[in-house]
Amino acid sequence: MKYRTHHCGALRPSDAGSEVTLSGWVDSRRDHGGVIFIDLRDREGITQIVFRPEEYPAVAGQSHGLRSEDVITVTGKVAPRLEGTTNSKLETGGIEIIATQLTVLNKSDVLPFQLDAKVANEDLRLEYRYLDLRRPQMARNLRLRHRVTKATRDYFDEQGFLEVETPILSNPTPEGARDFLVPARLTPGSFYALPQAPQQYKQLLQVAGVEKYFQIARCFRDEDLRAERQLEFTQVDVEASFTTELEIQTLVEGLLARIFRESKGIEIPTPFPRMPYREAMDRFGSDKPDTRFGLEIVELSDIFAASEFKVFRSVLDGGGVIRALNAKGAAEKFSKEQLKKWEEWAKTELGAKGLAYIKTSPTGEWESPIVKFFSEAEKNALAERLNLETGDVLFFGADQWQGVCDVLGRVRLRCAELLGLTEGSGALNFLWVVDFPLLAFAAEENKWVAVHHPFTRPKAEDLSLLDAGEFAKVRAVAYDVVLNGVELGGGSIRIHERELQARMFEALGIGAEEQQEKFGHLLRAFSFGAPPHGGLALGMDRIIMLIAGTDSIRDVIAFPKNNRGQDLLTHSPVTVDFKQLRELHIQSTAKKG
RNA sequence: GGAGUCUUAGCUCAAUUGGUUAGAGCGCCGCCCUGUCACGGCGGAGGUUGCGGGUUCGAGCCCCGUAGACUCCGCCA
Repeated sequence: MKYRTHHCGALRPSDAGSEVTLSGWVDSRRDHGGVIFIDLRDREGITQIVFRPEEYPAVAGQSHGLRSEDVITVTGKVAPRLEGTTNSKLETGGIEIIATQLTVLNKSDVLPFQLDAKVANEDLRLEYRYLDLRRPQMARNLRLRHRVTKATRDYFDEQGFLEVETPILSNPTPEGARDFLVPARLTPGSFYALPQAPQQYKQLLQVAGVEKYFQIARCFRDEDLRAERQLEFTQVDVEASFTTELEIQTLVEGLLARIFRESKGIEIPTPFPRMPYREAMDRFGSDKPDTRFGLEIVELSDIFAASEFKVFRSVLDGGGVIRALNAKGAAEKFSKEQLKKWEEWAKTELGAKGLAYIKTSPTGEWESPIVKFFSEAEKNALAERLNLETGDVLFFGADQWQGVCDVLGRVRLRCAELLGLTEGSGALNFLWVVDFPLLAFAAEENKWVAVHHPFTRPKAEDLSLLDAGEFAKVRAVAYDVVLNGVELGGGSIRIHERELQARMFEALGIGAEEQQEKFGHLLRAFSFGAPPHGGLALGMDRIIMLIAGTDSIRDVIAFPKNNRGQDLLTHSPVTVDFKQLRELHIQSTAKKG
């Protein structure tokens, strides 16, 4: 038996008269008592099948029993549709198949949800993922994902890059996310860890002389989940030798252009704008600024330099800054009650000390809890610098630089959302954020930590600052690529000298002994002629999510896990019996529920 | 670990200030229907309103607890 001569999206009026065989699922049935229509669906499309009792009574009789999602094979003759019955919504809408033979390959039970309806219950979708994936939107997402990974492989191949697989069973890393551990049966008491990223291996491949490496790599991080996060996710990982920041960025711009061209048919302009980290924070309050709208943060410290308002006074005296942003025309949308809630939100969620505002009433009055503390000169300067007009709402941040940036950055995004500033915008604002700081002080741990990772190269002109212990001022040769306020990926030029790497570890408070224990292999590798190298990693799922136009990463992963890291289809993770644990020399301390 | 929102038929949702027998669309089942394409018509089945407790003459609705889902914060270079 032959299942098919054509796919369900293939036939056209020019095929009229030929005998064909199609296989697929019953998408819908329209039973008129006499004549019966079946929309037959496979992954390539839909074709209408007609069962005519006056011509083929036996087959027509058989067809009455068909139900949604039955799997069938139909043989018949391609016929142009009767005058006035063509369907312009279908690719195959000019023809139909007059069935002469019907084989039911497999009956289907009634589905738990209809494939053509909106399903809000994600549990149900995940439990029956194989049905969910039959839905056109999800099927499109799978295809889109294939197109993106294919474009990626083609691009890197053409650029002379080698795809090299690196171990899944690897070592725990002392920094970064929580590791997934895998007990090592052959070495009792020891554990592998699943890789958070192929970071060290890709650098070792450079020492190995691979020169141009890439991988579409699965990565694992045992942290709490989010809409755009999964326990396991996919990175496009790249690393090259004898390269520069500019070369890596140009390479990645080419990749993204290729991906958007082949998946969406969109030409994106390159090169992308570059913005130093410091500027991104100052203007947008974020290291991944969404530049599709203005609402920029404005410096006011000089205006209030002589302020007698105690809150501002103490902030300025303590070395902090006063800044504000102007939500143009927001006054009619933000009521006084809402603005009070904003302050509550800033305090509880953002850890701000407060969130002062000025709301201009239609009569031009300034409604604000703080404006009474301002002098006339301050008010005038403020209004001028922020271009304050009737209907505007100002939000103030007064704190240390970092705090003000964080709070106003979040306020900015929330304003944009509530004011619908990006609605209907087709803009694709790519940009590079560059010159990241190398180190940041972690107050809780009372130590310096790497902003990017410990292998990131300090800027040559800032090396003296590193030696002088002025860690906060040292910039890194690190860069993030951002699209519409979403970080697509990041990378850096690495340290390739053993000496410099040791100095970096030193700054991070990792002593000689710990260096040897945890990174000895890398330091030794660097001592055997490691070439200068650098690279970048992109969050593949996130990119596909943006291209697909969905807001959940789960929509672009075939079998994702839910918020608690469970696979509702297979019920993973599961408990295992004592015997299996004993072989691995481990024991569970979990309390039995 | 914390906050918010949600949970009513197989699915998507409704149910006035707490008030009769909890409704609709789709789906499902039966009958009718020979040109539909979200076919149509008639009829039918289908509910412990997540679970437990409380307030009340009376609770889907109010209160407390609990479970689950989602979103966010923490966390995640």
